[in-house]
Amino acid sequence: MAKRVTIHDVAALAGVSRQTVSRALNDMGEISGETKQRVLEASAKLGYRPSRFARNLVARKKTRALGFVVASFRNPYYTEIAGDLLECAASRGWQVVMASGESEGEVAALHMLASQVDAFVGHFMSPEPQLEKARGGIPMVVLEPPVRLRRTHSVEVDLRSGIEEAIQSLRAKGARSIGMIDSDHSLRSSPVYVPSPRRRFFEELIGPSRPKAVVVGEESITGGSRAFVELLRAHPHLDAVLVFNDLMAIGAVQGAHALGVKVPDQVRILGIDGLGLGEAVHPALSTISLDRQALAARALDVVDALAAADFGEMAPIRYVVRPRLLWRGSA
Amino acid sequence: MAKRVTIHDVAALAGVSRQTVSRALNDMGEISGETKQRVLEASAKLGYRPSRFARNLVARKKTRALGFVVASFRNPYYTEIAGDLLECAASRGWQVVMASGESEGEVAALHMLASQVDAFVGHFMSPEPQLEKARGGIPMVVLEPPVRLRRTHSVEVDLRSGIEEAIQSLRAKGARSIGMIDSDHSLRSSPVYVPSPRRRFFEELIGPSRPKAVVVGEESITGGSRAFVELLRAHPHLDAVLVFNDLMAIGAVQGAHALGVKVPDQVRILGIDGLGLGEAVHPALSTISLDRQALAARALDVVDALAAADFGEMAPIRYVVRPRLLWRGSA
DNA sequence: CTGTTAGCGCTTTCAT
DNA sequence: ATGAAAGCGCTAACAG
Repeated sequence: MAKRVTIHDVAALAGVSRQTVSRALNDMGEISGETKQRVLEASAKLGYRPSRFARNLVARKKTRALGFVVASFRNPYYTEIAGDLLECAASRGWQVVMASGESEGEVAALHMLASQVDAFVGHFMSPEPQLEKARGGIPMVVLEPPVRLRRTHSVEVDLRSGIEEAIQSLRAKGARSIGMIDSDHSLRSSPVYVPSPRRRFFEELIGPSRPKAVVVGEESITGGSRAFVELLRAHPHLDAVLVFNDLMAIGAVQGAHALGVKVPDQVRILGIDGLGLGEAVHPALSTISLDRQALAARALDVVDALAAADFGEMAPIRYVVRPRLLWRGSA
Repeated sequence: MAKRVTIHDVAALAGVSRQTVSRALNDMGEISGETKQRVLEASAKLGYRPSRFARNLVARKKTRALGFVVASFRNPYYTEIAGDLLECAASRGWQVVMASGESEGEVAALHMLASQVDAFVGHFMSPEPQLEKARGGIPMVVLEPPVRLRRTHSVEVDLRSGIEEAIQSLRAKGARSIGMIDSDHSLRSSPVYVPSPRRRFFEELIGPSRPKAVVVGEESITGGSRAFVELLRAHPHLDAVLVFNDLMAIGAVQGAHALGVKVPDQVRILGIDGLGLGEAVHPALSTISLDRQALAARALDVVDALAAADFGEMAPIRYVVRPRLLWRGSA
């Protein structure tokens, strides 16, 4: 590996001082056109590229970077949120370093980014002690599930009230028997299925006396489709189904097609997330929409506050974003 | 804004020298447990966090970062590729800093990342002089359209042969009259529509004598749906349609539903991209699949080569990835 | 217009 | 086990 070309080498070749090289390369004026030309040539000849670390080290206004750990790039919910965060971050002058927790796990992702960013943002599901260790003391903004750690802030979604409102509205629309499809997500990290918070809210809010028609499926379109078929087989009387997320709900709509069940006439299907993708099915998916733009904006409010305090210790900030019912066609 | 807490401050508070602090914080041994403890406490008390720039500046093995400029996070093609690239990059020890060209434009995105990354990867459509200026001398790997610039390498997709094979196969399946839906993408940057390369290949390969049934639509699901309806209205005899990309093709399948046209019996619909999303419609979308994993892997081959040459000048590398026909249900 | 000096904040020698 | 000195590569502030 050839030794790195530094500003010094360029200066030597051009026969000037390092400072002059710096002037030429940064369009700083106070330099004669001729010298500038010579420097630029020398620089090009050597293939010189300034060290970003040195440059940032000396810069007054440090560039700030946030690490965004995405659970999966296969699920459009995360990519849509990534897009919103990227946009919001750019407008506020933040760089975004992304990592997917999918292949190596989020702990590895955190570890890898720990020396490169000023703050973390993401959905984290690993056990807290592991997170605590991997983060390397860097402040974190947790996106959905509340995590109770030092230097950890959160932007939560009040899903409970969203689900409450959804159940009320479905009933107002005439639904008499509402079932649910839950994600088997917990199985990825633990050997035994644990009901998701969404399911817990659902069961709590549907009322104690009612029978609970819930089926668990894989978190994908086909998983949703299969789960829907299974659910309707077991509970033919259902006239509404709340689905863990839009991806699975899209599958559920397809499952209904396959069964010859009319949506929403025979069964209303309601997703959670509010993906743009929900427009892709017929009928378009009704959903409990999580406002991702607001989520991203709040997350950036937090990191901006952190930056203002120079990333020092701070009392945890906690924002709550309320979901909004989006009635398209399927419910 | 409080002055930054440096290693010096920690050293002062703990009553030791800076290197001792460094030792304590980096688990370097050669330090008494007691001192270490004291340093750690001081560090925690002050909320000290090492400067990532200083740390990297002095590090022997520099962390390498690549900037990935995504045209849009709304189009799953890009997010899927982003996911593959992220995964591939992580496994090879690269950080990925992402930026979307959507809001501020890709030139702005390049400019913003120029001082933070060692190489760029992305789909770039801006005029070359602008790219050249915005990149700040940083080597680039262009993903699809060939760009001819210094320090610019490319991973191309041989779409021409993919389209050729597609047309042959469609004909072998009995298609007699093949139309196409093109993207209006060029309208975003220029006031006048310019046929996409995909369309040019199509028209060239469909044969000179045949009438060309092509319609232009917006690059989205609904855009594809509308374009399909328009296309079939104008050319009712069509029995196969090649669509600019899968997103629009999904819309086309829906448009067919709306028109009561049977897919693939009456009209075969073939997309381009190979999105996993193509499974979400009925019938599942047949498509000219671009192998995104391979694309990502080749891109990383290039940047690895660049890194091996310490990002010095290099002869342009050019990889070509061949697409593969993926027959699902719609064609 | 150009060069010299002095750091940015950290880690690595090398002493002690 | 700890400290002093040197320097990573760059730019800001001053000279001239």
